[in-house]
Amino acid sequence: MGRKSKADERKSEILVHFYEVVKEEGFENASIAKIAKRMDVNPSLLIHYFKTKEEMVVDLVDFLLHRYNIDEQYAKLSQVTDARARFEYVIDILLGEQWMDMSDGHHSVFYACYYLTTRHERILEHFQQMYQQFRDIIMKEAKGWYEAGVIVYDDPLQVAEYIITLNEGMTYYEGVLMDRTTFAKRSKRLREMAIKTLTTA
Amino acid sequence: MGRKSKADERKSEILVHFYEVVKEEGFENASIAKIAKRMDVNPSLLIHYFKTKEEMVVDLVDFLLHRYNIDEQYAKLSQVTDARARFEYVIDILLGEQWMDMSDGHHSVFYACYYLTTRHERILEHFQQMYQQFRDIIMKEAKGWYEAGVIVYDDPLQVAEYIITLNEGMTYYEGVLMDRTTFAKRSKRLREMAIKTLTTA
Amino acid sequence: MGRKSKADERKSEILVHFYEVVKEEGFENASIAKIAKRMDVNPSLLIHYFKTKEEMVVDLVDFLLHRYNIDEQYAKLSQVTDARARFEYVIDILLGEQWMDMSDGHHSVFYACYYLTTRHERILEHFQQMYQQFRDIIMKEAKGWYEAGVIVYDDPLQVAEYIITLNEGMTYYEGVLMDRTTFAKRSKRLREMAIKTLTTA
Amino acid sequence: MGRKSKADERKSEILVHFYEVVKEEGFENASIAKIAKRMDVNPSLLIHYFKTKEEMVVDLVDFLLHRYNIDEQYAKLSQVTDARARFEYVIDILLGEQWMDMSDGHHSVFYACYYLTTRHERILEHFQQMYQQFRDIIMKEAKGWYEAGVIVYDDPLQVAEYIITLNEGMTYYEGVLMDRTTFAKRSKRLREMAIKTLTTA
DNA sequence: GATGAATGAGTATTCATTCAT
DNA sequence: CATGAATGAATACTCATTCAT
Repeated sequence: MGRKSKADERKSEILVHFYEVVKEEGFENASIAKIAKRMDVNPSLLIHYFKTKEEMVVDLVDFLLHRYNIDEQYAKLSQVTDARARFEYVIDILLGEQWMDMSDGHHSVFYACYYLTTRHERILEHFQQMYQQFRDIIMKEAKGWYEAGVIVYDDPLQVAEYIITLNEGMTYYEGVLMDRTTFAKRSKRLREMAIKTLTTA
Repeated sequence: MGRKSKADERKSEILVHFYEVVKEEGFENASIAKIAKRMDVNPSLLIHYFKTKEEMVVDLVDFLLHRYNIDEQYAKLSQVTDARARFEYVIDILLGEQWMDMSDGHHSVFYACYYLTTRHERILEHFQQMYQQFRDIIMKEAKGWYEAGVIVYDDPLQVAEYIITLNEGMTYYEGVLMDRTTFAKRSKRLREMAIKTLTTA
Repeated sequence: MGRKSKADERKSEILVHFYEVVKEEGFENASIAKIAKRMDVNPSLLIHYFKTKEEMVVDLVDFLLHRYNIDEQYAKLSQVTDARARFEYVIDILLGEQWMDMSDGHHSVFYACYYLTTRHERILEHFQQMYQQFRDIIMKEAKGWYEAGVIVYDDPLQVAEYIITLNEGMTYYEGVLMDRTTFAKRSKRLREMAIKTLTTA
Repeated sequence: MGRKSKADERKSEILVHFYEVVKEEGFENASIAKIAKRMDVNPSLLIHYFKTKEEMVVDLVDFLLHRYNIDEQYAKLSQVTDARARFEYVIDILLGEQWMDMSDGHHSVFYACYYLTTRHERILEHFQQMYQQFRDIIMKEAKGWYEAGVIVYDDPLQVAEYIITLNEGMTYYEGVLMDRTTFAKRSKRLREMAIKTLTTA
């Protein structure tokens, strides 16, 4: 009775290619035809799975935000028991050099999607949910740090938002500077300032 | 300086309308035809002034970045003589509530252009120049603040980059949160933390 | 006559939905996909029963023409014995107010199919057969009317064609006029003129 | 200051080709691409003149209805002074053999447009206006015929509608019959019956 | 009998751009 | 300076249809 559904697989495959086209040619140049060509399938097949391009875009955002694999990083974190060590680990991840590596190619696609939030309610909501998760994780940590006497702020939200702000500001700023030679230095200074701010009264 | 030619006036006029279309319909939907329609002129006229759309886009970025009228704010700053007051004034401008008001509509157009930097060398350079100016102004200030004993960092670059990072991080983060009711509180906390960071040893 | 096979039932079901889509969206907008969607089945299923759309269209015409249930009206007629009464009954049916009610929704679908005859031989033949039946019935009547001295024309064909012409002309003309408020009057006048023409020497 | 506008010429030219494509391939198969190909121009040129296909269709109907050059026939009529002769002339035109010649190719295109009235308000109105003109002309005549004692009906509207009904019924019926060999006979009988109806008490 | 995958041609329309006037 | 004619490539999407399951 009907064919075996390979819809989910195909959809993922399409999104991966969509993602790549956006990365290489920019969001405004990513057309259904181009994605299909890259996949070597007929354009109408993409419409077969996502009825409209709009739906494809929404799913791309979803796909993209889930790629920020916080869970994976979080798994490593759970092996660290000392509060101070956890604190430094989180700062290292979010304000360290490897952050830009991780988000490297991502960067441009991410901003393309971020830009969509200004006109697209559903996409904005996806972003908001993602940041809420992000914030919740840091808040949980911040509570532990405070209780262990590592940081001086008793409001986890304040701490989380400060860290997120620094993280986003850094990501954005490095995006325009594009100077990898001096990035290490800037990154280090930023971490030192963040640690000082959070740990001294 | 000389007089603005008729052509330059027309060009400005076109860019203003381009800007508005981008604001309302998004960068990827801003076509020459739509801009022309809004101006109630023939599309060919836009091509007459900017030979290609690409050139129009580059000029839009220029136009946009100059709109961040730092000079104007800077004029007010020059009337403040006390170093501490100047310090707080700068923090207020860049991390205060009115920043989001000022960049309100701008926000989306700005990110649209920011996104272009990832694939467009000339536009990237424009952004870099603009940030360099921005940085230079703050650095000049930071030098004064340090010499007056207001802040503890002797490296003006470090101070400037910290402030810019916070400013960008805040702008970006508020862009997704979209919660004007609690923004005042967040903004205040951020300024307090910034001041603490820069002024305590 | 035997039993309708399962396939025939399905086919009828499809044609009913086809008919409805044509009625609501017009012939040129009635696609297999839309019909399938309305039936909540897969488009391929329709192709499974009618190998091509062309065949579906031909069968739709068939289906449509059989819906003009002359037989039903004819059954009632057979209960009337008086020639003059039969004559008036036929005139009432074909030139009366209830004709437009009967063909109400039908009207548009009917003309859609009529239009097909200009390019489609098989469909033209279907129409011709249908009119032949129509004509034959009226001719048989006309013979009776003449023999009973009700009408003055001895050529049944002439009478049948006159009545059919009036019927079609009325249907068409009312289709553009679309004025139901004055239709009763027009309809009555037309019947009076028809009766006068056929009965007076 | 700009190019000489040849919009009207071009529009007419496009409509002529549209008309031809509809005639040859049917309304539902008449696409912008096909019309453009036949004209040997780029499809987007048609959009340049008619912003949408819908507008093209509306204008086609206009174009079509104006082609029923009643005025031309009316000019000839004005040279006839005798009321009885005028009466017979009108009957000959509207119910005579040459009517089908005149409307020959037209026939299919006309029904295509007629069918559009069922879903398209503006097109329906065009048809209604056209029939109103048609009716008005016949009514004016009918008044003269009655005053000259040629016909027995004193209501010009009744006369006009009777004639139009016969004319439409004939056109339609001949469209399905498609038998030119016997048409002359049918046509003659119809005219005789019409004359009898209108002239005898 | 029925589904869903896949295709390829076709749809109207928009795009940036060129050129003649 | 400004318009409108004209192009050709591109857009998202719909179409009927085939085929494997």
